Amino acid sequence: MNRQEVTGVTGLRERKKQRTRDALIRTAHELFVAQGYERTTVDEIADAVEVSQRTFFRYFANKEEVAFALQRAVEERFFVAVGERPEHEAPLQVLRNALGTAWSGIGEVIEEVVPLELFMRMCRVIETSPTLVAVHLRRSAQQEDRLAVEIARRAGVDPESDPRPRVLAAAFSGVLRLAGRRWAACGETSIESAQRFYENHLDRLGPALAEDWHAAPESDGPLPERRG
Amino acid sequence: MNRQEVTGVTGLRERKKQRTRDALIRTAHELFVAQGYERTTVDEIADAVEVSQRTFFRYFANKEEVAFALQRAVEERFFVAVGERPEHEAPLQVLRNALGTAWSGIGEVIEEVVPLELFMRMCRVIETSPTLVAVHLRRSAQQEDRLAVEIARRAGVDPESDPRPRVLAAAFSGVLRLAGRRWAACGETSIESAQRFYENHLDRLGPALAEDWHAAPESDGPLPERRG
DNA sequence: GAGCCTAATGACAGGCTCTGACAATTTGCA
DNA sequence: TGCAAATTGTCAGAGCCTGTCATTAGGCTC
Repeated sequence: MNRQEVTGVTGLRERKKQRTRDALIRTAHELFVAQGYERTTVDEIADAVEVSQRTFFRYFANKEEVAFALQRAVEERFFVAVGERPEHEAPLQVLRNALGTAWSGIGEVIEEVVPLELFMRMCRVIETSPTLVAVHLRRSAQQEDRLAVEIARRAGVDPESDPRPRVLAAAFSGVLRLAGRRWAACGETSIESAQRFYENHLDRLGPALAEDWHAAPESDGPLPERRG
Repeated sequence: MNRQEVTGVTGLRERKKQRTRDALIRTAHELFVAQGYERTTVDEIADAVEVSQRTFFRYFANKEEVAFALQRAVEERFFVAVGERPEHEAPLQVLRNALGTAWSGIGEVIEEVVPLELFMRMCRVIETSPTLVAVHLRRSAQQEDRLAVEIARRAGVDPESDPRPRVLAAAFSGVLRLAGRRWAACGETSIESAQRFYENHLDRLGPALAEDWHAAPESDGPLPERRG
């Protein structure tokens, strides 16, 4: 570890690389949102940033990766937030509350690379492209795995012998993706609307598993109209 | 609709097509299992069946599709089984019981195209290839959607305004995929072992969502060792 | 500041997936 | 048998991705 890594002041080489990477992400997002993921070629992105196609593939392993570059930031914030929840909280509540923390203030992080509006539109592009949906689901599954381990650690149980952490993570992850899909289907683009979708859907997980559905669905009406 | 469609006795042309299709599926499965999905090219499959690469792509839209051709049969049986469950059964129980019905007797259907052993090995290949995992997850999501509609129909609720059908389908689907992944991770290749994994995991869904995890995990011990 | 080392890039070739177009072949049917 | 339609093969080409090698540019020493 040298001086540059400690102070965060990197050389020209590192700064240049970061600028190239950000430019690729930004340009890719603009093109994907404007003309769709499938109809945008890697050559187009590379040409717009004035680098060779080969250079693009040195920054991103494949075309999909650049589309998910910013999702990683959100995921990391979520895991940090999970770690900061009080120990006594019920497992499902930890996840629900950490999600709220993760989304609040994510704006500044994203804005360093692309306008927030563009990021939110890209989220919707992901939900509409078959290829990206598949990759998104695989990434979610990986996060689910990681989450199960963290849940088990917090609860002090062994994730290999006790199935509850993995089952909870699976249910949580499943409901989250459902909420994301339904948010994409509605017209809104604000962070707040996305947050509302997530929380509302999570709050319905318990009731949905109840034995008898012939009781009233919920005291405060159907979900899409509910506001936070 | 002509005579052939009614009687099921099709002409030589139709039978020939079916044979080509089955041969492609069978050969693809053998190659995927033997050398892996990524390391098998479409040319190899086509050459082995003695058709042109172009013909392969007339039978399957892409390389992934041939890997999932037989999964469809299982899925269809499941939906049929759901429709045959008694009306009064609790939603989650309908799904759990339909799953058992779908898997019992699936062997004969599969054996018409490939040896059952090969099919089960292919299931494991799917879980180990990043590309196929992504596609598998997308397909599961589509089935989840379809399932939610069916659940809502049975329960007599509207899937657009009442979130419970979709939430239950999401949780069910999530736990199912978890079980499939863990089955692939263990060494077994029998249908019975897969069935056992599915049922055991589903039975843990309720307890996993309980508020307090400090009570005993389950009366009959950790899951992987449990037998049906 | 000159010169060297290493990291980053560009240029090129090539493999693999997938599609469109057209010609050749095969089947079904009159 | 002979025609119409379905099926297939061949060919060309776009797009994604990788390996290789020469070139360029940044960092560091003296």
